[in-house]
Amino acid sequence: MLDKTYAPQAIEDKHYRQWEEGGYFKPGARPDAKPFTIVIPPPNVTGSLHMGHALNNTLQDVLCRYKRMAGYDVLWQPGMDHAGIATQMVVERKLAERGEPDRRQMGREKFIERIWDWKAESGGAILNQLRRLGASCDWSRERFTMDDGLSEAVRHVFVELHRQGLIYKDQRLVNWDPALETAISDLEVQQTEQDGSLWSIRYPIEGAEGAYLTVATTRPETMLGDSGVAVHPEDERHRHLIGKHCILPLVGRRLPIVADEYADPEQGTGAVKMTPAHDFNDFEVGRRHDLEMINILTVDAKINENAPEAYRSLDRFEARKRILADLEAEGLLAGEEKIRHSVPYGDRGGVPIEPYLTEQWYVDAKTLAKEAIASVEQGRTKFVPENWTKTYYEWMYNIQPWCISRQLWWGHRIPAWCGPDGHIFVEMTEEAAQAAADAHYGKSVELTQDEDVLDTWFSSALWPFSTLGWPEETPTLARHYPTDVLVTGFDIIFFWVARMMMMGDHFMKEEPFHTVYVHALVRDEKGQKMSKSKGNVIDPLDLMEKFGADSVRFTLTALAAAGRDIKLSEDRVEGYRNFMTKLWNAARFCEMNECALDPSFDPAKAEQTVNRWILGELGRTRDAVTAALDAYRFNDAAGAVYQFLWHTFCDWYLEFAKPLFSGADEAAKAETRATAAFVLERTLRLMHPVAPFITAELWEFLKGADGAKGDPLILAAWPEEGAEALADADAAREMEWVVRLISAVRSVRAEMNVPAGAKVALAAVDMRAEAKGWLSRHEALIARLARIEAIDHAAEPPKGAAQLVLDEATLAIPLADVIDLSAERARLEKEIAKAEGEIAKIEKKLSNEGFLAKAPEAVVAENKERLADEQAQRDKLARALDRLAQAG
RNA sequence: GGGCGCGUAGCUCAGCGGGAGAGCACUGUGUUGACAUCGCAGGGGUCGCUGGUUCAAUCCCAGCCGCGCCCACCA
Repeated sequence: MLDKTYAPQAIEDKHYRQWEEGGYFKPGARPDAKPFTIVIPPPNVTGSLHMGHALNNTLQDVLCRYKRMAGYDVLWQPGMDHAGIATQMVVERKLAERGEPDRRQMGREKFIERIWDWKAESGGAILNQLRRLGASCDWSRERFTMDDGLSEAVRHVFVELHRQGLIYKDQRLVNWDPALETAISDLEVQQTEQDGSLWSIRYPIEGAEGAYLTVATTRPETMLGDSGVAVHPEDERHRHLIGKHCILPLVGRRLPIVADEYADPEQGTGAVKMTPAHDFNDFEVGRRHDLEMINILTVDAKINENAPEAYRSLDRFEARKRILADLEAEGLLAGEEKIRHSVPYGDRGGVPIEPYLTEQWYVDAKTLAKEAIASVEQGRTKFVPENWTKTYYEWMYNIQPWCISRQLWWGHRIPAWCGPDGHIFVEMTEEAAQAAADAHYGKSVELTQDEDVLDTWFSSALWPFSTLGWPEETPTLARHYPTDVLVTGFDIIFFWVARMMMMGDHFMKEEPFHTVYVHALVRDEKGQKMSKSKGNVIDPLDLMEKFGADSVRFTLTALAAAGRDIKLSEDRVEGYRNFMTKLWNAARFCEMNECALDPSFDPAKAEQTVNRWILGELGRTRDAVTAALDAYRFNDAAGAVYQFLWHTFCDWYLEFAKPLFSGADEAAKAETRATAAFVLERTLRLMHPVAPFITAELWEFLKGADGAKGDPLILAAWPEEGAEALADADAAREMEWVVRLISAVRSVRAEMNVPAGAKVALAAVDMRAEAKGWLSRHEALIARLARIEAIDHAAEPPKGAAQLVLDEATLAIPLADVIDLSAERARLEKEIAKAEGEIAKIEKKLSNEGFLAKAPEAVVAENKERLADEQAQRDKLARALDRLAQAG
């Protein structure tokens, strides 16, 4: 016997263990089946499950479980990302907390060892959290971006791209994080709006006493690195100055005044100070005019020795104050305007980013992007929803060289070695590099390996094939590459998806996946991004604790409408938890009524109208869920099952089944029991991808607790029968009529406020049907309703009974003593007016020749039917009003 | 500045060329055997505004008004 209440905690662990121990998550059981493959977006090794993960992995699991049931050989490849900066920061923080030596004191080797220790101890907690969620990954294949195989893949790719000239070293401006003391890529820079000032500074013109060019800047300290001033070539105000010089205040350097279209005559004075070593635009202008690149900052953003002594070793912001004061003192500060402007920060927070001139490794992304663009243009990879395609193109067309070196310790060390004269050898191993160097120099020399590591995303870019065994030609790689669907959030389309496309195309000659399903962000109930600092984070682990994993999964699936952010609140989850309870109780009800699966049951031969009807509805639902999942319309899939189970199966079918269960017709009873069990069983299958735990539990119960229970639900086949197979048009029509009738009766009774003592319609309709063909005879039903009304009221005979006409039947219901007649009259009048409005609308339509000529026949017929219905409705209401008048 | 998207019931949102929907909230009502984590009934919407296309527009197109996100720029 099922427990009275559904307790998720009691069953979830058990089933997950069974699945994992049963090896059901592993591919290979069906070698002749088509493979279906998803690679997980690898969570950071430092990570803990947040709502984004919960959504992302729920959707992947829904797909995997669905495909598994649909007969595919499914591999969901799991693993984790080493997350360079994030992890290094975590461990550094840990060391600081414990008062241990910091990484510099400790040294590189020791520090990296500590990170590995940390990973072994507390890394990867998120994988167990994914298990808690129900993720059906093949854990035996778990990979880590820094394990041996993947590291080999990384080196391989680096060496290969370097040989092809697609990876190179270059000296140019990078985004420099002065706190972490590393370069970061454009994507890792976040612009943050801040209050600031725009200062105007006078640069004296050489040889023209008292004449100035006024320039403006938000970063006055950069003037120490100025090596020119630009004006627009057409700008009449400054044309005479082109080729002359300014004198840089406080420094005294002569600055050439150059003509460049970059200087916008409309802005400010039209003259722009040029700091080629500390500004991206100035860098370009500087290159064009061969201006000096003067780096004035140290790696931690202090003023260096290229600046006048007075400012050296000052922090950049300290220097700013000093410079402003000095300019003021010299009368060269022309003004200060308070403005709001954006300031670049690293995406890990900290201090403002500084454009900084260094030598770094770059990937020629522009070249690699060509194939990746073609893949999408030619439809070999498509985005769902489609509009992300544009975003992808936008980025790809304007792609910049990808800076891949990082001045960190945690990551893949760059496989490049430097000879004594600076010659660089890029090889898979140190031995190979040594050999190459020896050959190059004709003697054995000492090499030093490049100190830098690679951007974390470099290894992630290889994930779809490196995890499958590449560069080795493993059977798994052959079978599961390309993968099928990538499920991800839009925030990493550039970071990750685009780069996987580039690497996949380049190294595998085939796109890594045919579909990219892009889901939205999970926000809090007010639509705010969840963040720790705002304190609005909803923890999926808490939710699962409280409501069960299935409820959380169902909620996320039901809310995952394509393209729109999900606003999550606990109420939502609670609502879907109630749905789980509903399912549980439906199963209990079936159990109590001895509904068991009957192997000989043939749905096509069902005779009872209700049974034929529910089987048709089941088929429709099956088709709807299937179509929705195939189209990645997760919310529709969840919605279809929800609607069917709750509002069709429970609210209507089981109510109709009650009289049959308690009736005397044994054949009907047996058929109904078998039907109920059959429908429940199929519903469990349809729901399993979204709510695997509760369905697995009920499945076991339905199949018989012990012994011959057969395959677990996870291996069950996706229901094949569609609407055509089970649909029964007659049954559907009859049921529709009955449902409407009953609703109408209920409505009338509610409106009339019939007192509790008069127990009537619904129970009567539900319970006391004749065994056979009862629903097909509306007339009989109505008559019976009327009779029952009479009987029920007989205990307390109606006084001054008025009659309300319902359809063609007459129900004897006492009115005057139980309702407010004028209110009832008003209601009826309102309804009549509404009906007449509808009638007028439809009549107008039907008298429109264009409509009759051009609208599809079915639409015309439908409208005629509706017209008749509305007219009948109006007449009925009118008669009711009439009777009411008599009663009054 | 470029791109994407959103304005539908009190709230959160589905739907998207031919009868305005769901959940929650609200009102009324109902528990002696599936379920109060529930049932039944009900109120509530000129589907942002203005034009256009169409026999027909919440849905397609254009413009406008609000709002959001991404990218770029910001001397």
